[in-house]
Amino acid sequence: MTNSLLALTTLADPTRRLIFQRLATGPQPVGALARDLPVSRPAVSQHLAVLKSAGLVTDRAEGSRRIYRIDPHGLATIRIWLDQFWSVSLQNYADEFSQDEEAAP
Amino acid sequence: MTNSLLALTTLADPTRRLIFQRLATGPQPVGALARDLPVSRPAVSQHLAVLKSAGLVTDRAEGSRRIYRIDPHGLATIRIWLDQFWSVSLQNYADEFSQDEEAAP
DNA sequence: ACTTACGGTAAGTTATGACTAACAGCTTAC
DNA sequence: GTAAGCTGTTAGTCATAACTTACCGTAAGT
Repeated sequence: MTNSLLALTTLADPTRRLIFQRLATGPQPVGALARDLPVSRPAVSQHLAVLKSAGLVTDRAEGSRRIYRIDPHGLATIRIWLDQFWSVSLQNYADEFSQDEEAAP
Repeated sequence: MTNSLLALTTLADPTRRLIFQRLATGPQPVGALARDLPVSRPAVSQHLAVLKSAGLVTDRAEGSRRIYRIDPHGLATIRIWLDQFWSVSLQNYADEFSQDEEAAP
């Protein structure tokens, strides 16, 4: 049900995280991204395609350039999935400490 | 520099997500986890070691068994990293609908 | 028209890691 | 004591995907 989680697996790659963080400073074309990254331009293009299919970025043609920007949808799916464990994990964490103090509330 | 993000890359593996989700129902020993998973017990043990090093689970010896439970620390690091983009992404999303407005001064 | 800049696609190589099988250590039961 | 159960570790295999080089199409400039 919750599986695949394309957005999460997509951001697992360090290069894609670099691209994503770079886009957080504002929408940019592919070439500008590739210039400041340690990989070739085709690599960036491939990563952007993956990010797009995961709902993490959107693209828009502007003349001969293609502008990419962050899409909140992908981030939302990750957040929702994480929140599923948040309350449970905090409860388990509380239980771990209350073991010594069961008798004295 | 938030890079590496062990917790995020760790949860990118579908088998590890299965183990993690299983632990969300409560602390369990390794054997119980392996019984309901499509992989061997050593595989589960290896995955648990990775989850532990990422701060996503903690373990505690109980007789001859080892009980694993969810650790909120790993989840927290992911949440903090995501929040870094949350406001930015929503802003970009809003800009996409307000369309133009690059007004000349 | 040609030329240059920008970007996506194909093919091929390589490295990472997920998995199984076999072994070793430790704990409880007999 | 020995045996049986539970777990971690090692060695080795195999599949996935990240990357580069080369190529092709398109848009703007000369």
